[in-house]
Amino acid sequence: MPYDFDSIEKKWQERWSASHCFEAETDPSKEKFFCLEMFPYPSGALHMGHIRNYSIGDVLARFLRKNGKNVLYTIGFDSFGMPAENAAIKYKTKPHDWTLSNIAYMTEQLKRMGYSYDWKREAITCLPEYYKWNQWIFLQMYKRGIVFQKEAPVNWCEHCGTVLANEQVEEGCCWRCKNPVTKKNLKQWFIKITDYAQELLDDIEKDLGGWPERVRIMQTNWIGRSEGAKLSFKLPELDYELEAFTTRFDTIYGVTFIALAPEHELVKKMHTAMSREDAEKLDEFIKKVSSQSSIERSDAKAEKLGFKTPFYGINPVNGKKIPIWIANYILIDYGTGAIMGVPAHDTRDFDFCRKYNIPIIPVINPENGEKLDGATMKEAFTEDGIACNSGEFDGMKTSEAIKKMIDWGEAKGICKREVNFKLRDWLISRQRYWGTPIPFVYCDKCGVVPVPEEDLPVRLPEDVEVKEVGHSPLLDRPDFLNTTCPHCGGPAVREADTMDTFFCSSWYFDRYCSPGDDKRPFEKSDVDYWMPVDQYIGGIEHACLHLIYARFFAKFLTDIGLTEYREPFTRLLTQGMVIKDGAKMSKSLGNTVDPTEIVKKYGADTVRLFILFAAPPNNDLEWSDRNVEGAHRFLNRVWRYVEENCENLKAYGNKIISMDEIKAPALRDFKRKIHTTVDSVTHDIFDEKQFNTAIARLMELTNAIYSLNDASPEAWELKREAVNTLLNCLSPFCPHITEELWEMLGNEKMLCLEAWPAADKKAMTLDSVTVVGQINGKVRGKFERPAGMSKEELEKSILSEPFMIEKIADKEIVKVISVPNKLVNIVVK
RNA sequence: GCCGGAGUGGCGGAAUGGUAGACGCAGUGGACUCAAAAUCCACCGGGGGCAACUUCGUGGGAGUUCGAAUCUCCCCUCCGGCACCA
Repeated sequence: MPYDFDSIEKKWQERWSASHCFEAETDPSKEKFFCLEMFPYPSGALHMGHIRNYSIGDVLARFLRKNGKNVLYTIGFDSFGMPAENAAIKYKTKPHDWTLSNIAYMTEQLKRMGYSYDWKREAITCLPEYYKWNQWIFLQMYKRGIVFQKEAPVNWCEHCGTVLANEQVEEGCCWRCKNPVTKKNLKQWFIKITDYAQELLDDIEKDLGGWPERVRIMQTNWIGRSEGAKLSFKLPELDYELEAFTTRFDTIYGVTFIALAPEHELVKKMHTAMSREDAEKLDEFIKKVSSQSSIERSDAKAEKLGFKTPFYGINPVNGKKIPIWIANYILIDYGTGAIMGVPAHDTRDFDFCRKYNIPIIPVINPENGEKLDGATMKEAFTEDGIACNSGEFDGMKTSEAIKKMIDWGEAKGICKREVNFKLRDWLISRQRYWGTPIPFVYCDKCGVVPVPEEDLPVRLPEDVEVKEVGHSPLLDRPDFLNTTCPHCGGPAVREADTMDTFFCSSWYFDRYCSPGDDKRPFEKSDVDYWMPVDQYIGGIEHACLHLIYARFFAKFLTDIGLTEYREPFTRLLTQGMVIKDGAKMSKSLGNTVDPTEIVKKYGADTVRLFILFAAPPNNDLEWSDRNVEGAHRFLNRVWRYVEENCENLKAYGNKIISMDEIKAPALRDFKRKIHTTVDSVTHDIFDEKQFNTAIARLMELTNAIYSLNDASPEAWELKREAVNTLLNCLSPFCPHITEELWEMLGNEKMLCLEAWPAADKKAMTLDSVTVVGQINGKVRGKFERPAGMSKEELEKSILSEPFMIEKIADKEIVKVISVPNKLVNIVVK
C-alpha cells in the first residue's frame, strides 16, 4: 500500500476534530502552557511565511501536550485594515464580504495543514463581538486620561489617505504602501503610551530575558531614553522664556545660537513682532521647509536650512546675547522643539554654523592637550575632554563637568534635570472605513462626548460601497453619522475616524483565554490562569510595532485591575523569512510558492517537515523543491518500513527489554540509539527550538532501524520499541502519517494523546568509546576503549599503543593530557 | 554615522574549548530493470600517495591554551535595525 498522504491527512484531521482533543479548558490544577502565534491578516491565502510560523508553533503545542501541559493553542484573524478597502474598490465588493470569504478560505488552508488549534477560541477582530471590546477598552483609557485629542503636526500618508503613528513610518515612508509621508497639522486621537515609557524600558531588562537580544535592543533604542537638563533662555524683546533640552549642559558656555523647529509656537509670535519685510521672508522660508517630505527633512545628510530671526535670547550662565534661528533640522516633537546650538561639540550644529557663518566657541579640549580653535576646526569635537572657556568649570573632565554643572545650574535655578524619550504618544485615529469606530460623538452643546458603555458597540455599517481610496464611506452615511448626544439628547455627529488596527492586536491573546464572553472583554480568572503567553512566535518586523503596543496594553490593563500580568510574552521566537532565488517571497517579485499546491503534491506532513528541517527557525529559509522531495522521501522511508514489517512489529508487542538483559553489542548499540535519540530530540525541541537537528536525529534513528540486521525475537522487540519511539517523536512534526502508522501497529489510543517517551539514562551509557590519540594537539590515532576508564588508566593505555609509540619514538615527552572517554594528548619536543 | 548579528564543503546546515563537516540536498560509480522511475549499496573539502598514510583546511591577521570553528584583540565582507532624537 503506497503512502496515500491525501486520504490519511484528511482522515486524521476529521478524527482530531470529532474527538475535540485540542480543546483547552481553564484548569488551575494543571500546569498551563500558552503557545501563541502572531495571527494573520486575512489577505486572501496563506503564504509560506505563515506556514513556517504556524508549523513551529504546532510542534511546540503538540510536544507540550504530550509532556502533560494544559496547552492553549488557537488562532484568529487580524481582520480590519486597509487592504479590504482597496480590494473592495478593485473587485467591486464590500470589505466585510471580502474579508469574511478570505477568512473562510484561509481557515480551510489552516485545517488542511493539521495544526492542532482549539477552533472554539478563534477571535475575528472585525466582528462586533470583538471590536465592541476595543471600544470599551478605549473608553476605559479615556476615563483614566490615557486617551486624548490634540492638534499636532502628524504623519500623513497621501497614498493611503490617512495619518500614521510614528512606529508606522519607516525611513520616512508609509510601512504599508512605502510612499513618502508628510507632516500635516490635524486634530487627532492619541494614546499616552509615553506615560509608560520608563516602565516599558525597565521591564525589557527585568522580564524579557526570554526574548531575542536583537528585539530587546530595538525596543530600547525605539524608546530612546536620554538624560539631560532643561534650561530656558529669556527673550527680553518678546517677553518670552524659551525652553530647550540638552544632554550636554556642560557645553552651555559654547552656545552661539538658538534654533527652533519651524512648527514651534514662538515662530508665530516672532512673525507678528517682526518687520513686514522680515515676516515675508520668514513665510517664504516656512513654505520651503514645509514642502519637504519627511524623508527629505529627516535625512541626516540633507542640507540644513536656516532662517535668522532679528531676535535674541540671553544665555543664563553668562548673560550673553544669543541670536535665534529657525532651522529645518530641529524636530518639533522631540524635547521642546528648540535647541541650544553648540557648534564646537555637535556635528549638526557645526555644519549649520559653517554654512551660515555663525561663530564657533570650543568649550572642551581633547585630553591629549591639543587646543581647539573655533575658526579653524574642521569638525565638531564630540568626544569627552577637558572643559575650557567655561568659567569656574575649566579643567574638569567631561563626565564630571556634566554632573557638576547641572548641580550648579539647578542650585542657581538655571536648569532642571530631565529625562527625555524618543517614544511618542500613539496616534490612534485613522481616516479609514474598515476599522473599529472610535466611540465618541461631537455635540454642539456638550463638545466631544464618549458613547456610554451600554450603547456599545458602535456598529460599523457593512453594506457600504467604497468608491475611492482616501474617502471613507462613513462620511456618506448620515444613518451612521447622525445621532443624539448621550449627554443632552440633542443632535450630535459621530466620530468618523476608526482605530489603528494595532489596537485590535494588542489584546487578542486575552480574548483567546476567554472567548465569546459578551459581558466583558474577558473573564479575569481565565486570563489570570493562561496569561502570560509562554511562547510567542512571529516575525521580527513587529519588534517596534505590535510588540511595543501589546506590552503597553498589558501594563494598562493591569493598572485598571483587569489582569495581573505586566508582560504579555515570556518567551519570544522570531522566525526568519522564507526566501526564494535569494529574495523574500513576495507577490510583487513573483517568486512565491503556493502552499496549497505543494500540499496537494506532497501532503501537509511533507511541507511541515521540509520547512522545519531546512533551517533553524531564526534563520532565513531558502525554498528548495529538491529538499521538499527529500523530506517526502524520508516520510516514504518511514512508511515503507512500518508497512512492510507491520506483522513482525505487531507480533512483538510492547515488552520493553532493559539494557541489562541485552548482550549482543549491535543490539546494545541499537537500544542506546533509541534513547539518545529521545534525549536529544527532547532537548532540541524544548530547550533549543532547533527543529532541524531534532529531525536529523530522527533520520538517524530511521537509518539505524533499517540497518539492524537481526531477526531474533529480541531484535524485533527492540525494533518495535524503536518504531514506537520514532513515530511518537516524529508526531509533533508530521502528525498525520505518524497517527496512521501508529494505528496500523494496532494501537487504539491516538498518538497525539500518547505521552512523550522518556529517555532511559541507563540505556544511554556507553559500553566503549573511541579515544583519540593526539600528538601536540593533532589527531594521530583512534582507539576503541571501554567507557569509563580513569584518567591514569587511559593515559597508560594509549601511551602503550604501538602506533603512538612509533610516532613519538625519538621525541621527548613534555606533558600528557588525558580526558576520560575522549582523548589523550601527548605533548612532545 | 551609531548599534546589533553573521561569515564552516558545490548547497541548506551540524559541532559553543577536545575526532570539523552530523543530517539532508546535489553529484559520481555500481546493483536491480528490456529500459526508465522508484529503491538499495559504495564514494563524496583541497593537495600528495598504488596504498598504509600524509599535509592543508571553519573570511583574513595576531593572541590565550596541551588543544580554538568555538575565547580575546585588530581588520575585511555581507545582512539587519536606527538615523539631524539635541
